[in-house]
Amino acid sequence: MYDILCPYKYADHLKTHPLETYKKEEFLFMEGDSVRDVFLIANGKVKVGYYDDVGNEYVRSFIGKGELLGEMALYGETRYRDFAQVTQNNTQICRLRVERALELARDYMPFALTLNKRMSERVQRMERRLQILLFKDARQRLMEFIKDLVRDHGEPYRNQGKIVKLDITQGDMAALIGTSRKTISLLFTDLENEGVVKFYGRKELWVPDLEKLG
DNA sequence: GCATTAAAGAGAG
DNA sequence: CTCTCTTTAATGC
Repeated sequence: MYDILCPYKYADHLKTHPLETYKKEEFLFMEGDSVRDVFLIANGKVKVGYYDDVGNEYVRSFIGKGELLGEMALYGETRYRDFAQVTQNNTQICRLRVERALELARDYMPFALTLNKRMSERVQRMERRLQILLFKDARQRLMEFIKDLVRDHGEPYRNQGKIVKLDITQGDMAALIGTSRKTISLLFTDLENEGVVKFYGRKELWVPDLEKLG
């Protein structure tokens, strides 16, 4: 997305609207805010989620470099359904007003095509997730989840598998894959004993052999 | 549900 | 800025 926009219209856009830099914990928008902007993440990471009536937070997903946020706006949504919060310092974001984004989509084909591609990828991901939630047990769901995590955020480590920086808790994971925190905790000790994964503190997860995840 | 431990925050030097 | 003490939050059973 970033690349698509960069060479042409995006360069013009940047002249008048420089990239905004955000600090950790800053909110881009809250649930229920009226929709004005579409966000393009140039760098860093953003957490998307919602709160229940007691105020517990639930993570829906993380959006990273090159990804688009708030694109429902382009399809007529008037209020954000989730909150979006920056989770890394110096996260850089390009903010496009909805009208401007629509203009771009109309006048500049590569942007429109990329939008469509993103949307269809999203549908595919959701179908897959639904499939997993419906037909696999907790252990397999967790393994699938770890696979996704590694694919999206993993970095090579000691020439053996990948390491992932975790910015979610076991409770978050539980909510994402539809199980209890207790089960997640239990499963992780199993997986660790089996040598499938290893924790470094609470923030880093090493997966020495991707094959072991099935 | 509760005890343990890790991470975040506050305060001092 | 960095070290250490205190508080808060996550984990493991």
